[in-house]
Amino acid sequence: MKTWTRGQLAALTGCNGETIRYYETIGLLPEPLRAGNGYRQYEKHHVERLYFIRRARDLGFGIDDIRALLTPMDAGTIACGEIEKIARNQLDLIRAKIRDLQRMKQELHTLVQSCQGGSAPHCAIIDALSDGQFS
Amino acid sequence: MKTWTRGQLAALTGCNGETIRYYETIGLLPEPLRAGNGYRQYEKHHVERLYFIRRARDLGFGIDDIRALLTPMDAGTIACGEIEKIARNQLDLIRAKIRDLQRMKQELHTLVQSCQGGSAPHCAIIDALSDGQFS
DNA sequence: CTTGATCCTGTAGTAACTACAGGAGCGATG
DNA sequence: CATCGCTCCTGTAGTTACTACAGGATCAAG
Repeated sequence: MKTWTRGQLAALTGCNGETIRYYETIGLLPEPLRAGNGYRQYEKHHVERLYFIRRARDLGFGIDDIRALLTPMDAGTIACGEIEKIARNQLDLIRAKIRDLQRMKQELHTLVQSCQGGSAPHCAIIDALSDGQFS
Repeated sequence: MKTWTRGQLAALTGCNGETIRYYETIGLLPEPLRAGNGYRQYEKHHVERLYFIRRARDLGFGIDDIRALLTPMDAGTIACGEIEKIARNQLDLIRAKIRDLQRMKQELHTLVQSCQGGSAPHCAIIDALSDGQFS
Protein backbone atom coordinates (compact mmCIF):
# COMPACT_ATOMS: atom_id res chain seq x y z
CA MET A 1 0.00 0.00 0.00
CA LYS A 2 1.37 3.35 -1.05
CA THR A 3 2.29 5.85 1.62
CA TRP A 4 3.59 9.41 1.53
CA THR A 5 6.20 11.29 3.50
CA ARG A 6 5.47 14.66 4.99
CA GLY A 7 7.18 16.49 2.16
CA GLN A 8 5.25 14.51 -0.43
CA LEU A 9 1.97 15.21 1.32
CA ALA A 10 2.90 18.89 1.44
CA ALA A 11 3.68 18.98 -2.28
CA LEU A 12 0.51 17.07 -3.08
CA THR A 13 -1.86 19.30 -1.14
CA GLY A 14 -0.05 22.60 -1.36
CA CYS A 15 0.04 22.68 2.43
CA ASN A 16 3.19 23.73 4.22
CA GLY A 17 5.03 20.81 5.81
CA GLU A 18 5.22 22.50 9.18
CA THR A 19 1.50 23.14 9.02
CA ILE A 20 0.88 19.44 8.58
CA ARG A 21 2.80 18.77 11.76
CA TYR A 22 0.78 21.52 13.44
CA TYR A 23 -2.51 19.93 12.37
CA GLU A 24 -1.32 16.72 13.97
CA THR A 25 -0.43 18.30 17.28
CA ILE A 26 -3.85 19.95 17.52
CA GLY A 27 -5.52 16.70 16.59
CA LEU A 28 -7.01 17.80 13.28
CA LEU A 29 -5.06 15.27 11.27
CA PRO A 30 -4.58 11.83 12.88
CA GLU A 31 -1.01 10.82 13.59
CA PRO A 32 0.24 8.44 10.94
CA LEU A 33 2.23 5.26 11.48
CA ARG A 34 6.00 5.57 11.43
CA ALA A 35 8.60 3.82 9.32
CA GLY A 36 11.57 2.18 11.00
CA ASN A 37 13.55 5.43 10.80
CA GLY A 38 10.81 7.42 12.49
CA TYR A 39 9.52 9.02 9.29
CA ARG A 40 5.78 9.56 9.06
CA GLN A 41 3.89 7.33 6.63
CA TYR A 42 0.72 9.01 5.50
CA GLU A 43 -2.01 6.96 3.92
CA LYS A 44 -4.75 7.76 1.45
CA HIS A 45 -7.20 8.83 4.12
CA HIS A 46 -4.67 11.37 5.42
CA VAL A 47 -4.36 12.86 1.97
CA GLU A 48 -8.12 13.14 1.63
CA ARG A 49 -8.55 14.60 5.05
CA LEU A 50 -5.89 17.20 4.46
CA TYR A 51 -7.52 18.15 1.16
CA PHE A 52 -10.75 18.62 3.02
CA ILE A 53 -9.11 20.75 5.67
CA ARG A 54 -7.36 22.95 3.13
CA ARG A 55 -10.50 23.49 1.12
CA ALA A 56 -12.38 24.46 4.23
CA ARG A 57 -9.55 26.82 5.23
CA ASP A 58 -9.64 28.35 1.76
CA LEU A 59 -13.27 29.18 2.40
CA GLY A 60 -12.26 30.89 5.61
CA PHE A 61 -13.53 28.30 8.08
CA GLY A 62 -11.67 28.39 11.37
CA ILE A 63 -10.01 25.39 12.93
CA ASP A 64 -12.86 24.94 15.40
CA ASP A 65 -15.41 24.99 12.60
CA ILE A 66 -13.45 22.39 10.71
CA ARG A 67 -13.32 20.27 13.82
CA ALA A 68 -17.10 20.63 14.07
CA LEU A 69 -17.39 19.45 10.47
CA LEU A 70 -14.96 16.56 10.85
CA THR A 71 -16.23 15.15 14.12
CA PRO A 72 -19.62 13.97 12.82
CA MET A 73 -17.90 12.74 9.67
CA ASP A 74 -15.59 10.59 11.77
CA ALA A 75 -18.51 9.36 13.83
CA GLY A 76 -20.60 8.75 10.73
CA THR A 77 -23.39 10.88 12.19
CA ILE A 78 -23.67 13.74 9.74
CA ALA A 79 -26.63 16.03 10.29
CA CYS A 80 -27.04 18.24 7.28
CA GLY A 81 -28.77 20.92 9.33
CA GLU A 82 -25.76 21.36 11.61
CA ILE A 83 -23.39 21.57 8.69
CA GLU A 84 -25.56 24.14 6.98
CA LYS A 85 -25.67 26.22 10.13
CA ILE A 86 -21.88 26.34 10.31
CA ALA A 87 -21.63 27.24 6.63
CA ARG A 88 -24.28 29.96 6.88
CA ASN A 89 -22.55 31.39 9.90
CA GLN A 90 -19.28 31.49 7.99
CA LEU A 91 -21.03 33.17 5.10
CA ASP A 92 -22.37 35.82 7.44
CA LEU A 93 -18.92 36.41 8.89
CA ILE A 94 -17.49 36.87 5.44
CA ARG A 95 -20.22 39.27 4.42
CA ALA A 96 -19.53 41.32 7.54
CA LYS A 97 -15.81 41.38 6.79
CA ILE A 98 -16.48 42.52 3.25
CA ARG A 99 -18.69 45.34 4.48
CA ASP A 100 -15.97 46.41 6.89
CA LEU A 101 -13.30 46.36 4.23
CA GLN A 102 -15.47 48.25 1.79
CA ARG A 103 -15.92 51.03 4.30
CA MET A 104 -12.15 51.15 4.74
CA LYS A 105 -11.68 51.15 0.99
CA GLN A 106 -14.03 54.08 0.55
CA GLU A 107 -12.37 56.16 3.21
CA LEU A 108 -8.88 55.30 2.08
CA HIS A 109 -9.78 56.07 -1.49
CA THR A 110 -11.03 59.51 -0.49
CA LEU A 111 -7.86 60.08 1.48
CA VAL A 112 -5.56 59.05 -1.33
CA GLN A 113 -7.50 61.18 -3.82
CA SER A 114 -7.05 64.21 -1.59
CA CYS A 115 -3.28 63.83 -1.70
CA GLN A 116 -1.24 65.88 -4.14
CA GLY A 117 1.84 63.69 -3.79
CA GLY A 118 5.34 65.06 -4.18
CA SER A 119 7.43 66.28 -1.29
CA ALA A 120 4.99 68.83 0.01
CA PRO A 121 5.50 69.20 3.76
CA HIS A 122 1.76 69.55 4.21
CA CYS A 123 -0.06 66.27 3.64
CA ALA A 124 -3.82 65.98 3.31
CA ILE A 125 -3.74 62.37 4.45
CA ILE A 126 -1.99 63.22 7.68
CA ASP A 127 -4.37 66.11 8.20
CA ALA A 128 -7.38 63.90 7.78
CA LEU A 129 -6.04 61.30 10.20
CA SER A 130 -5.11 64.00 12.69
CA ASP A 131 -8.30 66.01 12.63
CA GLY A 132 -10.84 63.29 12.41
CA GLN A 133 -12.55 65.31 9.68
CA PHE A 134 -13.50 62.25 7.68
CA SER A 135 -15.90 59.34 7.82
CA MET B 1 -2.83 71.69 32.93
CA LYS B 2 -5.45 69.02 32.61
CA THR B 3 -4.28 65.42 32.51
CA TRP B 4 -6.09 62.12 32.04
CA THR B 5 -5.78 58.72 33.68
CA ARG B 6 -5.59 55.58 31.61
CA GLY B 7 -9.25 54.80 32.12
CA GLN B 8 -10.26 58.31 31.12
CA LEU B 9 -8.12 58.12 28.00
CA ALA B 10 -9.69 54.78 27.19
CA ALA B 11 -13.22 56.16 27.59
CA LEU B 12 -12.33 59.23 25.55
CA THR B 13 -10.85 57.41 22.59
CA GLY B 14 -12.81 54.19 22.70
CA CYS B 15 -9.52 52.34 23.01
CA ASN B 16 -9.19 49.48 25.49
CA GLY B 17 -7.13 50.41 28.54
CA GLU B 18 -4.86 47.42 28.17
CA THR B 19 -4.27 48.34 24.58
CA ILE B 20 -3.05 51.76 25.63
CA ARG B 21 -0.49 50.11 27.85
CA TYR B 22 0.45 47.88 24.95
CA TYR B 23 0.99 50.86 22.67
CA GLU B 24 3.34 52.27 25.28
CA THR B 25 5.43 49.13 25.58
CA ILE B 26 5.89 48.94 21.82
CA GLY B 27 6.77 52.63 21.73
CA LEU B 28 3.82 53.81 19.68
CA LEU B 29 2.51 56.06 22.41
CA PRO B 30 5.15 57.89 24.48
CA GLU B 31 5.21 57.04 28.16
CA PRO B 32 3.48 59.74 30.16
CA LEU B 33 4.67 61.32 33.37
CA ARG B 34 3.49 59.69 36.59
CA ALA B 35 1.64 61.14 39.54
CA GLY B 36 2.98 60.57 43.04
CA ASN B 37 1.01 57.35 43.33
CA GLY B 38 2.45 55.94 40.14
CA TYR B 39 -0.65 56.61 38.05
CA ARG B 40 -0.09 57.69 34.46
CA GLN B 41 -0.86 61.30 33.61
CA TYR B 42 -1.70 61.64 29.97
CA GLU B 43 -1.55 65.02 28.33
CA LYS B 44 -3.31 66.55 25.35
CA HIS B 45 -0.72 65.33 22.87
CA HIS B 46 -1.23 61.78 24.08
CA VAL B 47 -4.94 62.06 23.45
CA GLU B 48 -4.36 63.39 19.95
CA ARG B 49 -1.78 60.76 19.14
CA LEU B 50 -4.03 57.96 20.32
CA TYR B 51 -6.88 59.34 18.22
CA PHE B 52 -4.56 59.29 15.24
CA ILE B 53 -3.48 55.74 15.94
CA ARG B 54 -7.03 54.51 16.34
CA ARG B 55 -8.20 56.18 13.15
CA ALA B 56 -5.31 54.65 11.25
CA ARG B 57 -6.10 51.23 12.79
CA ASP B 58 -9.74 51.63 11.77
CA LEU B 59 -8.52 52.03 8.20
CA GLY B 60 -6.61 48.80 8.56
CA PHE B 61 -3.11 50.22 8.78
CA GLY B 62 -0.72 47.94 10.62
CA ILE B 63 1.39 49.02 13.55
CA ASP B 64 4.49 49.29 11.40
CA ASP B 65 2.68 51.48 8.90
CA ILE B 66 1.49 53.73 11.68
CA ARG B 67 5.02 53.95 12.98
CA ALA B 68 6.10 54.93 9.48
CA LEU B 69 3.46 57.65 9.49
CA LEU B 70 4.26 58.91 12.97
CA THR B 71 8.04 58.99 12.72
CA PRO B 72 8.23 61.79 10.14
CA MET B 73 5.48 63.61 12.01
CA ASP B 74 7.56 63.49 15.17
CA ALA B 75 10.61 64.62 13.27
CA GLY B 76 8.67 67.34 11.47
CA THR B 77 9.86 65.99 8.14
CA ILE B 78 6.68 64.92 6.42
CA ALA B 79 7.05 63.96 2.77
CA CYS B 80 3.65 63.72 1.21
CA GLY B 81 4.90 61.25 -1.39
CA GLU B 82 5.94 58.73 1.23
CA ILE B 83 2.65 59.03 3.05
CA GLU B 84 0.74 58.58 -0.15
CA LYS B 85 2.74 55.48 -0.95
CA ILE B 86 1.84 53.88 2.37
CA ALA B 87 -1.81 54.76 1.93
CA ARG B 88 -1.95 53.47 -1.64
CA ASN B 89 -0.29 50.27 -0.53
CA GLN B 90 -2.87 49.84 2.20
CA LEU B 91 -5.61 50.49 -0.33
CA ASP B 92 -4.20 47.78 -2.56
CA LEU B 93 -4.05 45.34 0.34
CA ILE B 94 -7.66 46.02 1.18
CA ARG B 95 -8.78 45.60 -2.40
CA ALA B 96 -6.96 42.26 -2.52
CA LYS B 97 -8.62 41.14 0.70
CA ILE B 98 -12.01 42.11 -0.65
CA ARG B 99 -11.41 40.12 -3.82
CA ASP B 100 -10.39 37.14 -1.73
CA LEU B 101 -13.43 37.36 0.49
CA GLN B 102 -15.75 37.79 -2.46
CA ARG B 103 -14.44 34.60 -3.97
CA MET B 104 -15.08 32.83 -0.67
CA LYS B 105 -18.53 34.36 -0.49
CA GLN B 106 -19.40 33.10 -3.95
CA GLU B 107 -18.24 29.58 -3.26
CA LEU B 108 -19.86 29.45 0.14
CA HIS B 109 -23.08 30.79 -1.24
CA THR B 110 -23.14 28.06 -3.87
CA LEU B 111 -22.44 25.48 -1.19
CA VAL B 112 -25.15 26.70 1.11
CA GLN B 113 -27.66 26.84 -1.75
CA SER B 114 -26.90 23.24 -2.59
CA CYS B 115 -27.85 22.15 0.90
CA GLN B 116 -31.31 20.81 1.62
CA GLY B 117 -31.02 21.22 5.38
CA GLY B 118 -32.77 18.95 7.80
CA SER B 119 -31.22 15.87 9.29
CA ALA B 120 -30.36 14.17 6.02
CA PRO B 121 -27.32 11.95 6.56
CA HIS B 122 -26.05 12.91 3.13
CA CYS B 123 -24.84 16.50 2.98
CA ALA B 124 -24.05 18.33 -0.23
CA ILE B 125 -21.70 20.71 1.60
CA ILE B 126 -19.61 17.87 2.98
CA ASP B 127 -19.60 16.23 -0.42
CA ALA B 128 -18.35 19.36 -2.12
CA LEU B 129 -15.60 19.84 0.45
CA SER B 130 -14.63 16.20 0.19
CA ASP B 131 -14.59 15.85 -3.58
CA GLY B 132 -13.16 19.15 -4.56
CA GLN B 133 -15.90 19.42 -7.17
CA PHE B 134 -16.35 23.14 -6.69
CA SER B 135 -14.54 26.38 -7.40
C1' DC C 1 -13.56 52.21 57.91
C1' DT C 2 -15.16 49.41 54.59
C1' DT C 3 -16.44 48.60 49.90
C1' DG C 4 -16.02 48.74 45.04
C1' DA C 5 -13.87 50.73 41.25
C1' DT C 6 -9.65 51.86 39.26
C1' DC C 7 -4.84 51.72 39.02
C1' DC C 8 -0.15 49.25 38.99
C1' DT C 9 3.17 45.31 37.18
C1' DG C 10 4.26 41.24 34.80
C1' DT C 11 2.96 37.35 32.35
C1' DA C 12 0.26 34.25 29.52
C1' DG C 13 -3.22 33.36 26.21
C1' DT C 14 -5.56 34.08 21.49
C1' DA C 15 -5.52 32.18 15.76
C1' DA C 16 -3.13 29.75 12.68
C1' DC C 17 0.59 29.12 11.49
C1' DT C 18 5.93 29.85 10.44
C1' DA C 19 10.71 29.59 11.47
C1' DC C 20 14.44 28.13 13.46
C1' DA C 21 18.11 25.06 16.17
C1' DG C 22 20.29 20.94 16.56
C1' DG C 23 20.57 16.49 15.13
C1' DA C 24 19.87 12.03 12.11
C1' DG C 25 18.96 9.63 7.70
C1' DC C 26 18.75 9.13 2.60
C1' DG C 27 20.19 9.10 -2.28
C1' DA C 28 23.59 10.19 -5.52
C1' DT C 29 28.26 11.06 -6.69
C1' DG C 30 33.39 10.49 -6.69
C1' DC D 1 33.52 4.29 1.55
C1' DA D 2 33.12 9.20 2.28
C1' DT D 3 30.86 13.26 1.37
C1' DC D 4 27.34 16.49 -0.16
C1' DG D 5 22.83 18.33 -0.12
C1' DC D 6 18.26 17.46 0.79
C1' DT D 7 14.75 15.81 3.67
C1' DC D 8 13.27 14.22 7.96
C1' DC D 9 12.92 14.34 13.23
C1' DT D 10 11.89 17.03 17.86
C1' DG D 11 10.99 20.95 20.55
C1' DT D 12 10.55 25.66 21.07
C1' DA D 13 10.02 30.50 19.93
C1' DG D 14 8.31 34.10 16.97
C1' DT D 15 4.48 36.40 14.27
C1' DT D 16 -0.02 40.31 14.75
C1' DA D 17 -2.44 43.12 17.66
C1' DC D 18 -4.21 42.73 21.22
C1' DT D 19 -6.80 40.72 25.58
C1' DA D 20 -7.06 38.63 30.02
C1' DC D 21 -5.71 37.53 34.17
C1' DA D 22 -3.13 37.37 39.01
C1' DG D 23 -1.78 39.69 42.81
C1' DG D 24 -1.42 43.78 44.88
C1' DA D 25 -1.94 49.13 45.90
C1' DT D 26 -4.84 53.31 45.82
C1' DC D 27 -8.81 56.21 45.56
C1' DA D 28 -13.53 58.04 46.27
C1' DA D 29 -17.93 57.40 48.37
C1' DG D 30 -20.86 56.34 52.11
